[in-house]
Amino acid sequence: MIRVMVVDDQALVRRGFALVLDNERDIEVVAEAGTGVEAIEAARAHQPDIILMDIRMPEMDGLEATARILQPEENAEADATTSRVIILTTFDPDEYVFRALQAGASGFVLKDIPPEALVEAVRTVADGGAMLSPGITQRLISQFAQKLGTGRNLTERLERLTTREREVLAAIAAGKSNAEIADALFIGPATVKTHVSSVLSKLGLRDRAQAVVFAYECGLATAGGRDVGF
Amino acid sequence: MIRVMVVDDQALVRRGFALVLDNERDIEVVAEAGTGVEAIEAARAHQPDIILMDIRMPEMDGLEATARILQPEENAEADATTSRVIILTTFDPDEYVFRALQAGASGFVLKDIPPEALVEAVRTVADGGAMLSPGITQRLISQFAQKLGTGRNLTERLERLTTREREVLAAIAAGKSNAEIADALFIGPATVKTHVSSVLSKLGLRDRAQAVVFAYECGLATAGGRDVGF
DNA sequence: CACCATCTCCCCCTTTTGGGGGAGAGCCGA
DNA sequence: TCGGCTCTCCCCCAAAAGGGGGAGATGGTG
Repeated sequence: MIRVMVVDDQALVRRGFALVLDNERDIEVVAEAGTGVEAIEAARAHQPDIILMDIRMPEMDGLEATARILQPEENAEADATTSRVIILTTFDPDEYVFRALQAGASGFVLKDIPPEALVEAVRTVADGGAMLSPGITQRLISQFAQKLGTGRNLTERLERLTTREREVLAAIAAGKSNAEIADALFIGPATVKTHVSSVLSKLGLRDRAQAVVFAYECGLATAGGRDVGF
Repeated sequence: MIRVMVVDDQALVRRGFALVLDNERDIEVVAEAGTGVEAIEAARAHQPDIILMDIRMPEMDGLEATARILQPEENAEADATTSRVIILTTFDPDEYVFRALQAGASGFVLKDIPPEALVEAVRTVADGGAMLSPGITQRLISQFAQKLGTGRNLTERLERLTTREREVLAAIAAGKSNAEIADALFIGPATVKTHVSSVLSKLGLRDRAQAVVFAYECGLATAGGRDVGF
């Protein structure tokens, strides 16, 4: 049995969704909430499997509430939530979508979907998957492809480097100085300088800062993978 | 009427998909292909709305074929394809998914989905949307959230900078030298040095290369946005 | 074998960078 | 009005980086 909570400030809408879902044999609506604050409390109390969350709500919006429910940051005690959140809203500006995904939502569907699709989304997410409205999936893919995409022509340039030179470039992109690279690769500083020079020359770059940019742009280095503790 | 082409090296599988789709009132299978090379020719000849593409195929795999069909790069004349590609495969390693999205695919579904879901996917994509298997959507979201997410704690450090310093940091992250930054911001080189120094000092960085890394990690600079022509 | 690419290291040299001060002008809030 | 912040610029200096060349040691290939 999938235990669901419905969060929406409009009681009528809330009841509507709840009825649709409760009508399914494998789904049970165990709680409802009308504000973000209520949602947080109710989620703590009922520990639902799935939370259907509206965005626009008084007191605290659904995105903020989602973040707080899924990331018990503050008082990090005991509160390992297992709930998964599906954002269910009328609007879909990119900003909302990104914030929702950042907050940890497993779905983002628009309220204009047919009831069966909503039920299907609940089952999919309960099953460990994720569900986005087609148009949103589309935009997410575009964004993603864009971030990966530029790599194309740049990768060709990358291939002109020798293995060692790519290692050196990776080290540069990690923020290492020549001396540190020398230590890391067990070679002398002079050798590092040689490699750095040929990397810059082969790639048509001027200095190591540009090399870092190049590494990120072509995907040799990627944001999110590094501790910027230096 | 949605005009579909099915590409798979196994004739039996191909016919199976074709029959399922042809059975629908609004879908018509107009072509089939058994290799990547055939797929490219057939796509050119029949201009289908949707192409269902397997990955593992002799001669040329489905990802390469997808890229070539969607990006007429070489002879960039006249060949504005309007087809949209759904990758339909048994395997789903991340590598395939990313390459598929990079190649421009609008969907990535596994062959174990129920027939109705396949039909639904075709309609969704024909309608301008995109469709991914739930598990893949899940992973795509994770990847995406990760890239957006790290910015959190780093953004705090960013906020310690003054406006001007952030401008200078952005310029550094664009691969500019101090002299170029001076020109770009209409200030003297000495001033740039001052700003650079305080940026490094405030962020606890050692040199401009680390500053570039920081900018990418915290989202001030993002991959995909820049021409690495320098 | 000779050739070429790669990796390793050395020299000398110029430019850039980064750190350490100092200082004047403007702006804003106490 | 005064102190603090920011932006602007200056000085000197040491360290790092980058360019140019050379050179020995591999290893593979024609």
